[in-house]
Formats: sequence, C-alpha cells, structure tokens
Amino acid sequence: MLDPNTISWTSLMGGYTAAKQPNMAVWLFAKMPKNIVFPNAFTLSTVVNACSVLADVKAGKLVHAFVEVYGYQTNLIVCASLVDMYGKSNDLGSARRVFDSMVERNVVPWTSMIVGYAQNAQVYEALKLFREFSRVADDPPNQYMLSIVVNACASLGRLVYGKVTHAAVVKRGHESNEVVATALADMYAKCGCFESSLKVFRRMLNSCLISYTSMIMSAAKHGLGEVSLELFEEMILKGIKPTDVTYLGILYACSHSGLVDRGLELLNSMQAEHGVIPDVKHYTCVVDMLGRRGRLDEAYRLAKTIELRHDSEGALLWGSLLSASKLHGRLDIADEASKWLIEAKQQVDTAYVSMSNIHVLTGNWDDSQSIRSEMKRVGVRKEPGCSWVEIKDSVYVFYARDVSSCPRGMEVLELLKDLENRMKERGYIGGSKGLVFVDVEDESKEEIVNLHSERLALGFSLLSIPKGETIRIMKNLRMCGDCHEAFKLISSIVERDFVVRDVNRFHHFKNGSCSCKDYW
DNA sequence: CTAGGGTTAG
Repeated sequence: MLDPNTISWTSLMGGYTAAKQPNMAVWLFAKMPKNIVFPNAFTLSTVVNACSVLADVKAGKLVHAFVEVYGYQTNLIVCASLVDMYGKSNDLGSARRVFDSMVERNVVPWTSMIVGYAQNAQVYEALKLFREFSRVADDPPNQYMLSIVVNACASLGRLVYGKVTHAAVVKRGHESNEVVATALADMYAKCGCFESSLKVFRRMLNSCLISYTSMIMSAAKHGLGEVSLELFEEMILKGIKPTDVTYLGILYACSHSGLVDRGLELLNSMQAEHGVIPDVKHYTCVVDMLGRRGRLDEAYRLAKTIELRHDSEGALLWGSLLSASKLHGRLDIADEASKWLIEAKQQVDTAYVSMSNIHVLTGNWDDSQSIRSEMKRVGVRKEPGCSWVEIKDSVYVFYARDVSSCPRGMEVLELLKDLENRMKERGYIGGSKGLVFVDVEDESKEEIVNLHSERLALGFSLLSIPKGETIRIMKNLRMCGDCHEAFKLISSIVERDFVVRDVNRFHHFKNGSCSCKDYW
C-alpha cells in the first residue's frame, strides 16, 4: 500500500493478534507515529487486546496512557478492553479503577470485571459483582456472563451457589448453550454431584470436545475411571478428535482408578492413534500413576528420561514422585526428588517438610529434626495446609493443627469419629500400604499425626491420636485411587449435601501465588 | 479496523 491509513494499520494489528502474534501488534503500534498515522478508538482497543493476550501489563499501561492523551477515556469499547487487559494481567486494582470511571457500561465490561475477580482467587467478589449487575443493569445476563459465574461457583465448590446460578441460566434460556452447559456439568462435578453433572451433560445436544474432556476429568475425580474410559470411547466413535488435555484426563482417570497398565497402553498409543504427542504433563501424570501404585523404580526411571524445557515443569513431576516415595517409604528416591526441587527452587517448602516427615515415618527422629532446623536456618516456611467441607450449605474451613479457626469444630470432630468407626466396621483398619507407624513408639504417634495433617486434603487435620488411624486410611484410600469409596463412606454418614473439597483448586489462577486465606 | 465465556496432572 502506498499510503496505509489508520484503518490499514489497525487491520494489520488485529490480524497479527488473531494469528497468535500479539507481540507484532504491539510492535506495529509503536511504529505508527513515525509514519505519521495516528491511532483512533479502534486502534487502541485492538492493541489493548494484544496486550491482554500477552498479559503484558507494562505495555498495557503505556497504551492506557495513549488512551488518556488522545481523549478516548470515555469510549465504551476502549475502556472495556482496558478492564479486560488489566484483569487478565492480574492487576485488579487498575481494572476496577477503569471500570468505576466508565460513564457508560454494558454487559461486556461487567463480564470482564467478573472474570478478573473469578480468575484471581476472589470468587466471592466476582459473585458480589454479578449480584450488583443483576440489580442495577438494564440488560439481562447473557451466556458469556452466566458461564463465567457458573465457573466461579465451581471453583468455590459450593453447591447452593451453583444451583442458584443454574436457575438464572434456566430463567434466561441459556441452558442449551454449549459453553454454559459444559460449565454447569463441570460445576456439579466439582461440587460433588457427579450424577447431576452427568445429567446436564447428557441433556446436551452436541457434546463437543471440551464437554467430553471435562466430563472425563469429572468422572476420574470421582474415582470412576471406567466411566471415563467409556466416555473416551464414545467421543472417538462420534468422530471427535482428542487433544492433549483429553489424554491428560484419561491418564489421570487410569491413575486414580488403579488402571495402571491401561494407562501405560494409552500413553504408548496416543501418538499413533490420534496424533497427540505425549509431553511433560502426560509423562508427569504417568509417573504419578506408577508412583501411587508403588511402582517407584519404574516411576523414577521414567522421570529421569523426561526432558524439561524449564524447571517449573519439573515441580509437579518431582513433587509427585516425592509424595509417592513418602507413601511407600522409599527414602532413596524421596531424597533425590527433594534435592531436585530444592536445587531448582521449586516447591522448596513442600520438599523440606516432606523430607522431614518421611524421616519421622521411618523412625529417624534426629534426621527429621535436623531438616526442621535447616528450614529455620535458611528461612523456609510452609504455609499451613488447608481443607474445607461443606455441610448443608455451610462451609467449614480447617487449617492444619488449628482447631479454633473452625466454627462448630467439635461437631465436625464427632462426625469424624463416626466416620472412623464405620470405616473400621468395613474392615479398612490395618493392612494398608506405606510405612506409617512402623517401628514408632506410641507417644510419637501424635507428632506423626500432626505432621501428616499438614498436607491432608480432607479436613481431618483436627484428629488426635486414636483417630490418626482414620487419617491414614483416608489417605491410603485416596492414594490407591479408591477415592470414590471414601466419598461414599463420607456421604453415608451425613446422608446428603456433603461435599469434600480438595485444597488444590487453584487451577484457574494464572500467575503468582495465592494462599488459602485469600480464597476464603 | 474494536471489548466478554466452558476442559488441564502431585
């Protein structure tokens, strides 16, 4: 073009962003003034969007400055793009400032702001904003807004919130929207209702790749590995091509239902069958699968062969191997895994605590203590483990070694005692795997229990000595992939509306870290 | 030529 104008430049930037090269869009924006072409509202929102994709808040702030300079701070779309950019860059303060300054708002910036809160571990804030929108806005919530709100309810794991949002979805007639329905199915599963999840899923007319992948993962999390495998077969028959995420789900399913050999087969055939090349995340999942079944030598051998592009990729891999070594009493492998983590500066707190605990479990109290001293010396602190349960619409949060922070903690203790008795009736006592309590004096048990609780995800950290056995059983049930059995036992005690939440629910949180305290 | 949503291993 002899004389490209603002529109030509903007088109080009939009094209680069669409072609997954948003950095080129930003680069072009910087070149505009030299060519005596000036940005308008279209240009600015396009380049803000490029910054959003890059999650580059620095570039975004520069563009924001241009927005002010050129006087577009009252433009709805430009501001909407800024809210989105700040939210996706984890700068919620700036996102909110732009949002509050807007003279005119439609459902889009409201949605962006809700997404911002929801994906930065401020789910309650996100839901609050949704309620405010419903009160003040002229438009009804659409499928975009509803899907993110359903997603927010899912990450809270609180069924009541999810049900209320489901009602809003029905009221607005967005039940049949594929994205909303997938979010609903995911929400029910994460809130502990696998049956409702499957019901929503089965009502969908065209279950697509993501809905199948999500459903496979849900079944797996509920200990229903066979159901995951059936769903996988079904989607293949429908001609839907699995992706790397689908394979991750199916490997996870095998791992958590004890289908180790099936999992290995799938790993070995995925490339030939569906052209998905196994990468670090798949191998990590398989290492975990072998490890939890006690096949630690194989797990270790596999782990050593995996090429990491970055140390952060090894955090999960060696962390998982460490936890399996601890469970099966393999001090040698645990030692190497924790060394790897500490040297790579990944999960250092967990590595130290795990090593200290494994020494306790094998009776080496002195080694355990010296690691605790080392932690103090180098200033490593472990954030206390946190778990929560939901009983009939109320949530009870537990911190390891802290009874007082939980309201009605004593009642929950009673519940746990009951749980323990029922498990004993079912013969779950003794004979479990691991080296727990081997060669340890009775009076040491309390310490073991306390140490163990730090990483327990089931809310049983309050237990004292006699109930220590319960912790052990629950943990082993989970580690053996029999979590469905554990869930059933828990449900049978409370009869209904009992949801057990894992602490590892921050998958949606992109950058930086967040603590359980932020969450609740 | 412009802004928003669902699945991801310990």
